[in-house]
Amino acid sequence: MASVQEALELIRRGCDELIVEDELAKKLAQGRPLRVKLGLDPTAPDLHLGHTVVINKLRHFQGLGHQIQFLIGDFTGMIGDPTGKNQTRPPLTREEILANATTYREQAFKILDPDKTQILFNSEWSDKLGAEGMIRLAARYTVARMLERDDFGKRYRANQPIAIHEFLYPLMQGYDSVAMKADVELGGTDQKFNLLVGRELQRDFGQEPQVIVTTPLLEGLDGVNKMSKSLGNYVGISEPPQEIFGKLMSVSDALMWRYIELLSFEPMATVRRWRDDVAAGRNPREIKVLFAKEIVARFHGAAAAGQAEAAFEERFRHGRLPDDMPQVTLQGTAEGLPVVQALKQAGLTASTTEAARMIEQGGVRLDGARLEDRALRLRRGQTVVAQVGKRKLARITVT
RNA sequence: GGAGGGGUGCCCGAGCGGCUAAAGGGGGCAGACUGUAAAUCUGUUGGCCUUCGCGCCUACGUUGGUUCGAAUCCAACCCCCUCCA
Repeated sequence: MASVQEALELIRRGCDELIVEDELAKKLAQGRPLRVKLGLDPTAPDLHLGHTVVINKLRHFQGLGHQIQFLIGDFTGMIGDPTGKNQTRPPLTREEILANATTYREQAFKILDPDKTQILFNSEWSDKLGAEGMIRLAARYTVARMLERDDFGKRYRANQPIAIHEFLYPLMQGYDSVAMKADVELGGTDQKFNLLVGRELQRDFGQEPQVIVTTPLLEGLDGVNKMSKSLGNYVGISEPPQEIFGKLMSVSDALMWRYIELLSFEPMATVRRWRDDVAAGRNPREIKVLFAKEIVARFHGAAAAGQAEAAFEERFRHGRLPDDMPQVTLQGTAEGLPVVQALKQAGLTASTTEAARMIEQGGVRLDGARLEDRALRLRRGQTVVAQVGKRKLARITVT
């Protein structure tokens, strides 16, 4: 096992807050495996790189020899963490939650060692609590303390509604820590309040309070908003290798370093050397390639990473068309099929109007040649490689 | 429960009887330049079509109405905000 100093250094990497560092040092010094909790509510079917930041941190602990506990919030997922806005989130059924949980587990095991990971479901103890237990639990916390949570406080002061059940969420999450006797709990910065409630409740139940490690919310590909599926600025970890590779290559230089800090498993010493190299004139693109390959390899294997890079080079460096692209067969009439129709039906544009617009702007190529005539018709029996913009491609056959 | 203000395109926001598929900005997309980077410049940003047109359809919270003509006027309803109780 690593020394306390070494362990602390690794844990601090890309970490937002460590509450309380001294307590963690003390726990580490005991030399026993710590019980490290990470809870996720399986509210969406897929994880993206943003979710993996905190899972990576869990992996750090696993690598240090601690007992990691991956908690699936099948109970809390049904309440729904009010996080931030008072947008109504459609409540999920237990079936949906469990289905999502299965994919979460699969995806998390691309990062974590399954043999050393304990998977838990919080319905196990939450269901048993019952109404009485819930009320007793609620008695341990006050409204004033709840209003310390930033978004609750803001909404309260702004006379915006706060539903009672929203207060229950942090309590239930905190109770998880009690039930699990967690030594450490990880979470995104937005989870800070909930994690602190866990400390309070543990103290209340006579346990040593957990240490809290929060990780930053990863910025999305736009570099501004946090990564989220609804904003479309995400990299899903079950996306095809080439897609992941391409998306990571399109990340800006500034953002690249951020991604490397939070997502790469390369030691910080290596990262520092890279920075020096770039400062000395090395093209940042080269670093980006290394990083993109690392990430693709993590989720799809080294072979897929190599192929993704090769395909990318061919495609964008040498401007050649890729070997594999979606094949589409479309119905034409005796007069043929208008290109705008073909582009729309092939899914390359959202509408025929957009297709026409793209053609007028010079964004459409057929077999590599820019298409000027938006009234063009494809003949029956014709096969063309259609390209819209830089990325969208399809081989279209008209029958 | 009472008084007032407001709901416009992906978002913000102008318009307040015809010249409005709706100013302006943001964001997005495409093109040039690149390293699918940044910055910059240009264009574009509801949909339909064997007719690409001074064409047709849909659209300014919802439903009706007034008018030759409504995002703009009227009525009812829904939702949001502010103040009072």
